[in-house]
Amino acid sequence: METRVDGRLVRGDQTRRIVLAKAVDIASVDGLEGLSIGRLAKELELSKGGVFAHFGSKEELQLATVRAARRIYAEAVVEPAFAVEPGLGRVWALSEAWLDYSERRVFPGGCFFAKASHEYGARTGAVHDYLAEVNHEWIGLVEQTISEAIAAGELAADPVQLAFELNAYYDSANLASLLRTDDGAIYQRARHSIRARLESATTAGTPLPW
Amino acid sequence: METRVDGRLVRGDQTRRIVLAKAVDIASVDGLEGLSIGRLAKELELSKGGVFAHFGSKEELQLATVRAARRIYAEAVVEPAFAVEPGLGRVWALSEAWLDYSERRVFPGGCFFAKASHEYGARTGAVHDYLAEVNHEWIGLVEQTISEAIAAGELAADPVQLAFELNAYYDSANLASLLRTDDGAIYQRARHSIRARLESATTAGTPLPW
DNA sequence: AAACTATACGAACGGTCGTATTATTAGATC
DNA sequence: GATCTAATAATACGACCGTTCGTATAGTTT
Repeated sequence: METRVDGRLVRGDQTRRIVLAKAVDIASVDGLEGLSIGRLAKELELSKGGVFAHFGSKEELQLATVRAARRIYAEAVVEPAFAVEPGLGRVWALSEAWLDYSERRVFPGGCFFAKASHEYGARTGAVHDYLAEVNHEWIGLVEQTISEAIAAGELAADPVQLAFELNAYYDSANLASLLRTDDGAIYQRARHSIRARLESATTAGTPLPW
Repeated sequence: METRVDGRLVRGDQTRRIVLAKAVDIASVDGLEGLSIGRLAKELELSKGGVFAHFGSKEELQLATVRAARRIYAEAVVEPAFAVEPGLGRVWALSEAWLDYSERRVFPGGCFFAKASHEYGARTGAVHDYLAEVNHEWIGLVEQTISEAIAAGELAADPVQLAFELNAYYDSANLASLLRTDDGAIYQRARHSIRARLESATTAGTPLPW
């Protein structure tokens, strides 16, 4: 069964990808509000109308940008962790993947979602709601990863509580790396806190993954 | 010795205060970029030119707004904690004051500095630099408060590490309260994490302040 | 009372914003 | 090759942006 491809649609899809790739980078530095259609068009040497036509509204562009960022995030953070077997090792891998994702600037402005969530945290509307949903999804994933380690008998902790704490370390290291550019040790400090917290919850005899 | 007061300057100062009081509220919700001179003028029923004249530029308005927010922060968070004697009690009071400051929405958009720091974290310029400075000042204050408790023999910990962790809990609770409005227990969860972390570092025999 | 100063107003400037409409181009279908 | 369709370009619109400027008002100084 051969799927017919329409060259026009292919071209449109490619343009859309190029636009969104630039959009997530811009938004990670200047925010989803600082992301403007005219600026996108200029930097990509496209017409304003052409860019606009892909989304139909500013809000839809913003939502598409967040969805694109979510895909990149999933690839950079979630996938590497899920390549590791469930248990304490995966909890640690998730933490390492997250810090690495922030430190190597997968998005030039640091964590896209830390930025966007703060930008839209106190507002109402579809962008806020979607960001809240993604956040909920993420926290749930961290909790689940911790629960797996508990089920494996490697960890003894309240998954909700521990997920809150690990996530707090992630975000705090990310922000500090943006604000205190002189402090090159900030990610090491975060790693240290994560390790210490996990060790304090590790059951006796569990081999440590670090 | 009687200080002469110029009624014109007094009036100007009052206007400036009114403008900045509104500015911090707007910025805590819509950001320092979403803060516009025209919007300020409209909401306060002043003229655009009049508002502008107080600051001379958008950037100077933003800097003045951050300075105003810093004063409010100092009053809401730092002062209540410093009313308590140095030691573990003050560390706990600082944590309580911070969570209370976030929860009772001293700024309608939650913590002003969490918002503004993320907004300007990846940019360059005077606003970024000043926010970085305020952040440095704040972290130093937390570290110092912890060091006092160590000096009092109530705590055994690395002040830099512990300050990083406590601050992470603060910011994470603040963001979660904005994003997960259904989760009414988020501040309780943060309190729990803070207590547990402090307890794990408390020297034997120290009375717990909670 | 006259001269001076500080604050605030109101209109205007050039520029960018999001959006809508109309044209043009490139590919698909017959 | 003509017809249809989808992607892109070009242009225009009203709203708002930060900023400038001339003017009016209110308070101080002499």
